[in-house]
Amino acid sequence: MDVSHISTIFEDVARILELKGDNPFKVRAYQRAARTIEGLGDELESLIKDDRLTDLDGIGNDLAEKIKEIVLSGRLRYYEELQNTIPAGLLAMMDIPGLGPKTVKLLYDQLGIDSVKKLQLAAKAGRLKALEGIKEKTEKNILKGIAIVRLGQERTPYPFIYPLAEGFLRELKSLKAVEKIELAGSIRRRKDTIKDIDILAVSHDAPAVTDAFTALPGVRQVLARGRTKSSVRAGEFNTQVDLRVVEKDSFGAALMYFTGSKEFNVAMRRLAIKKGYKLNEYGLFDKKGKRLAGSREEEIFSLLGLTFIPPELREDRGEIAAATRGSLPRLIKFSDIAGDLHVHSDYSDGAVSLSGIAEIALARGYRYIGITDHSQSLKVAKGLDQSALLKKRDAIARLNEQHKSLRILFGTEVEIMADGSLDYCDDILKEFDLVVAAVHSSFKQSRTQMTKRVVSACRNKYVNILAHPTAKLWGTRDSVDIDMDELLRVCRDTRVAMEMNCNGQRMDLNDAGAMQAKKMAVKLAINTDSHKPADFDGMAAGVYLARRAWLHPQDVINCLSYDELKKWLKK
DNA sequence: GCCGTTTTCGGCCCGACTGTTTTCAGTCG
Repeated sequence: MDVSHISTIFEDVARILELKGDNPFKVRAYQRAARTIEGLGDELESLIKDDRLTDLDGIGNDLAEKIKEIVLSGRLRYYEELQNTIPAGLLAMMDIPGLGPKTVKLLYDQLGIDSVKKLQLAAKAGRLKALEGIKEKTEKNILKGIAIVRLGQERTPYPFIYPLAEGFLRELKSLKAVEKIELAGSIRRRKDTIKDIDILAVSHDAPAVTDAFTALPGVRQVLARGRTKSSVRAGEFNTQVDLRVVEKDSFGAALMYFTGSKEFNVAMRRLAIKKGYKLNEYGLFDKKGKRLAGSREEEIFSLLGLTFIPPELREDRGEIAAATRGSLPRLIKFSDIAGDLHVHSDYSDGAVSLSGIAEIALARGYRYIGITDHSQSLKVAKGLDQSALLKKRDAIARLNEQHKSLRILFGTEVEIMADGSLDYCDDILKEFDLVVAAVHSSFKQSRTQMTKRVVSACRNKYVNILAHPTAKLWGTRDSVDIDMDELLRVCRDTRVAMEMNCNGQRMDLNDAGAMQAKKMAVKLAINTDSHKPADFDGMAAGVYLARRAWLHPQDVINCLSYDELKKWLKK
């Protein structure tokens, strides 16, 4: 069962109920259930079998029945009945920033507007001003909002957004009025993709900071300018950047609040209430309104009986319960990484020579590096034929003699052909220290075909790592259609590691995928897929992503010592 | 729709900003 099918239905139900002005808490119950289900993966089947759905937080008898109905029939009658009560276009209208259920309903009831297209025409014609509560400004904002949606409000991969955030941070830090400044929001949680950048500052002169912020180079549009909060759009992706200026005494509470996630905050506030406190962005308060903590996050966690929860984990995925028990995992750190197992040299489409790669690896403190050039059929990337392989193997042997503290692995990123065979025969494959297998063509195969194809490649006894398992390329190509559960079962049995490819365009597997792999006892490999020197820096984003997936160094093969890794690679 | 060391009914996270009002509703995070 595809859990996202269920959560999509629940999310839609929530939106329709919202539009109809139904009980907001009922709306939230559906939203919460959608999230809970999404995080389940293949556990769902056993929960249904054992009749334990209501054990889940936020799932009562009613929602349990609805989940079962979807699993059994693929449909939900209640959802279909709801859909018949409103025009489909209204849901799309709710995606426009600044437009919520109330306004959409007003537009529909009063003017019969039931699509984004009609809304745009009406706004351009100035017909919205006829409505109560809407004047010139709102009409303009709606048109702007439509343009933003049209532009594609897509999230941008973390590695592409981080430089803009860092630049803003640096500029603001240099201001005299700024006493303290930190990134917050999803960028502090190191999500794989980012929608907007949140910055939090302490200052005795908030207006000065706000003025400087809205005038920074790179700012394209000022969206809001308040006493404590201002927003702009900036950078090549037209990213929204929000700046908040807060008091020193509430910096920790504000940092926690603006770091989120939203779901984490809601759960934390619920916990605070349960303990007789009130938590907001100004601090943790007792019943009489006395502030008990606020300047540091650590104090708030501690007063609530929790160990410090790293930002990467703050998603309400069980981290609060774990912190209560003091059993948060020892997360992987950058210093645990002993090597990179997927990089390209100038033998194929990389820009760096073998010895250049060795130097980069040494400079980063790695113990080993896997040089995995493309295989022969990938002509566009100068894939290596047999004679080139021999040359490369000798060159690597010589390099290994020169370097004592670094082991260089003779590897390949071998093509998984459309029929599931590999681009080198077994006699060649057995000569490599490291075999990374990957799909780079025929992406449109059916789910059955694609699953069969990749599974068959992973069953080859020389394959060690499956590179970028979903083949998704940000902004270019969607994930391939593949039965991930089946694939993970095979990889567990054949001891093939799943890659967390941290190239900015890929981020594949992402944290959700890696969590699923870990649940199935499949090892991960965090690799940069480097083609040029700067790419090696991607490892940081990869480690953050692995932390978001709750990964321990033991889950990741490139945390192994060289001897352990050699043993692991030999099947 | 969910949930219960106040409760099986009556709560459910909380505050800032905008645009419209002239004290507030809607939206957002």
